[in-house]
Amino acid sequence: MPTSRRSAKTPPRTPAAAAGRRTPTDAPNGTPADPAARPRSRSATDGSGRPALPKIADVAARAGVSTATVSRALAAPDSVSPDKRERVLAAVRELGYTPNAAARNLRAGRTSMVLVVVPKLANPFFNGVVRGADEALTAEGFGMIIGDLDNTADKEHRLVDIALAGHIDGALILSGRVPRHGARTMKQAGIPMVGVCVASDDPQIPAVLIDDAAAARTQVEHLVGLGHRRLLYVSGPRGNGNEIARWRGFTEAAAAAGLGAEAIQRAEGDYTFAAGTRAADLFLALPAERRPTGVVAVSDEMALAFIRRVAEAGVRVPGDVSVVGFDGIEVGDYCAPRLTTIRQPSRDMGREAARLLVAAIRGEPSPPGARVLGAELKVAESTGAPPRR
Amino acid sequence: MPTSRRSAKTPPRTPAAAAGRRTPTDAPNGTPADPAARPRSRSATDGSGRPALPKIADVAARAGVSTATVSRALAAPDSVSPDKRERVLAAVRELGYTPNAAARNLRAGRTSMVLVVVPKLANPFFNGVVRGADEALTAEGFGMIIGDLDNTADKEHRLVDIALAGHIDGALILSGRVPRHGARTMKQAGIPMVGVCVASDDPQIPAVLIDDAAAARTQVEHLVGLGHRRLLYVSGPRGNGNEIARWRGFTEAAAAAGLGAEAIQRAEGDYTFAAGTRAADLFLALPAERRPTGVVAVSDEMALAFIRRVAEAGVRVPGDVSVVGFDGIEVGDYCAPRLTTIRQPSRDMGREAARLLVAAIRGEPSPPGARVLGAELKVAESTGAPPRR
DNA sequence: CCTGAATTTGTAATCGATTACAAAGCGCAC
DNA sequence: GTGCGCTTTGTAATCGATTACAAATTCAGG
Repeated sequence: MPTSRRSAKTPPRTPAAAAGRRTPTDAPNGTPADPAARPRSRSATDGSGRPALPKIADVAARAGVSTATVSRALAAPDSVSPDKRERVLAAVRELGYTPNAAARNLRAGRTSMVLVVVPKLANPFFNGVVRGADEALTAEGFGMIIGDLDNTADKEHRLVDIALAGHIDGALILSGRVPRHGARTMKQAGIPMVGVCVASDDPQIPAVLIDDAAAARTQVEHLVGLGHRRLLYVSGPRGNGNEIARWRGFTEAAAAAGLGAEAIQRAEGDYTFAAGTRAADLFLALPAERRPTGVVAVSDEMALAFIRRVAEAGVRVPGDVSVVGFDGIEVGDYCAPRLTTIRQPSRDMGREAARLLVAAIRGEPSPPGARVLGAELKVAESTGAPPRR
Repeated sequence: MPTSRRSAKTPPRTPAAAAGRRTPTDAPNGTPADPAARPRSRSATDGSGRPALPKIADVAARAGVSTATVSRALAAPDSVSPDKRERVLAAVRELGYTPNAAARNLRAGRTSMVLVVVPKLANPFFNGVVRGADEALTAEGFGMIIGDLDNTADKEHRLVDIALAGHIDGALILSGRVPRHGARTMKQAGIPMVGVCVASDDPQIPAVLIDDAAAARTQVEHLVGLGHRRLLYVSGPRGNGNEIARWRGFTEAAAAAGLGAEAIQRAEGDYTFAAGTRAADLFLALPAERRPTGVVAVSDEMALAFIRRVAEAGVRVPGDVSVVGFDGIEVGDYCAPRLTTIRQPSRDMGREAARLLVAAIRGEPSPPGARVLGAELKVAESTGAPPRR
């Protein structure tokens, strides 16, 4: 019934547009089908007298200047006389004006948004990176769109579309397996990218990394130093960039310690809890005398699940078997035993990568080559001397 | 004055467009300093002859139709003859065309983006919600901007700005403490919102919840059922909506079980590991005979940290004290003892909330009132009978 | 063969900002 | 007083899509 006054003044919008911004509950007519068709949600006075979202022209009118002056007063205050600048800012404040993002993006060709591609957001390690990135991006005036691949390939398309549609100014790629096709396409489109924890095959793409091989060597050296001579390596997915480097580091250090092929076992994993459990089952299936006494896992989640599973079977950690994790997630300190692990500076990595990306977006040439941050061994309770027998 | 005759008959292209798709910036530059001055990152031939990002006019030209037809062929295929539709789609494919988001948003007033406000992304529970939301949003053709409040108040401003700038069509609020000011402002701007795990004080904002009070009662009943008569409640932050309901449920159930005030203790917490540790210290400071034998924590992280801390002090779980958590995060199954907890259907909640939001964005009237999903007690190993003595 | 409705297509207006360009204002030196 | 250069301001073009409107086409019925 209240629909009568809507045509009073408004230009020939569609009915739905004129109805615009009412509470969804007061659907006027009985027809259940008045679907979608809400062309523009903004700028309708909606009968209540409440002003619509102000636009730059409104501000200009109120301040008694041109739209150009308003725009300048906001973007480059120094180029406007103090007098008008004040008037503009006052008008902005009074009206609660925020420049429309779409219009700005369209004209200026920038969005001040960054896409962060995460293989698995649920992983606390990536979480740390994201937080670091968020911190830096926020400080630089950028927003963040998160794309959680969640190990699903088809999400990639969507993310690339987001990029190609000009939603974003740049992308942060946290994936160990860089979306090949996607990265290619995005690069062709000239979208700046920075990798985190991932040495891209493309040297053009800067990256923030730790030295995976060195970290894996450290894991081995720690165990060997405690006296362990038979090791189990719980891997990441085959082909994964980090995995490759870590496996290399592992084998190098094992060889350097004089461990032969017979002293080394490998369980295939993929960083998840489930993989850790599987590795433990593999371990438990071995006859006791052939069991490794030291376990190198390339993620904390696998290490925790491994520990949990063997403990259930009566194997003590670190009494019977020592386990080193990788990442340094917070919860590792709240399980028993506390997890010995490689602590990656996830937050720093995210922050640093975001800064590099912003620099690239601004066109500042960045010094080539990857930034390598330090990772350290954090010794806790899940490792100790091997059983004597 | 020069504008007068351009609408005569010939295609009124701009000079640049007529010149065969050159970049606006390809002035005769001999200067080596070209890096800065990159007004628009898109559409540069970069000397290699590689074509710039195609626009709708390019597609139209290639398909031999008008831009309107291209737009329609993509948005409403049935309104275009099969013949032209095919030609258009082929051209789109060949050129790798993706409609520019800014232009579309500006004109159509929609962005197909949703803001998800998370109090703390690092919390695996919120992670589950986000994943569920992502799932549903992706399916509906929406993208997701995540705003991690990270318990910092000033982030809120930025998020509201993002909303007001028209970056998004709607918002999902996962905060227990809805940003008051922000929510108000966004509501005034007519931005659809849906709450998750949060009963908004505003009945207009639909929400997806569990019954917090009932869940807390279940926690108590479980412990009481095992024979516990002295309980410790490890709380959320004061004033938090969930906290209020859970505390109510806790006290109700305790009263119903005939536990007097002297049988109940309360430790102030905030859902974090650190709070769990603090609660444990408080517990340990009590003389043994006054110690509660059952602990109700309102987050798994607090429960895990509590267990860890008291275990260090030689208190056995569940031998000496039983602990029930809240949330059902994955890692609870990989710590020793496995955590007994309230499993919230986080993923379902996210999915459901996203669907509600999309419906609201599309203007479909949603049945009023909150959706209450079921939470269940998951009995594991951290609870058992109280010590006999 | 003609008329009117239904369908398909094209032309051009439009969204709301930024910014190129030109005009106006101002100060200073000749 | 005039002319030059610098700063401030306004006018209008522009970004790239969607879509209102009108024109063109098709088709059915009389």
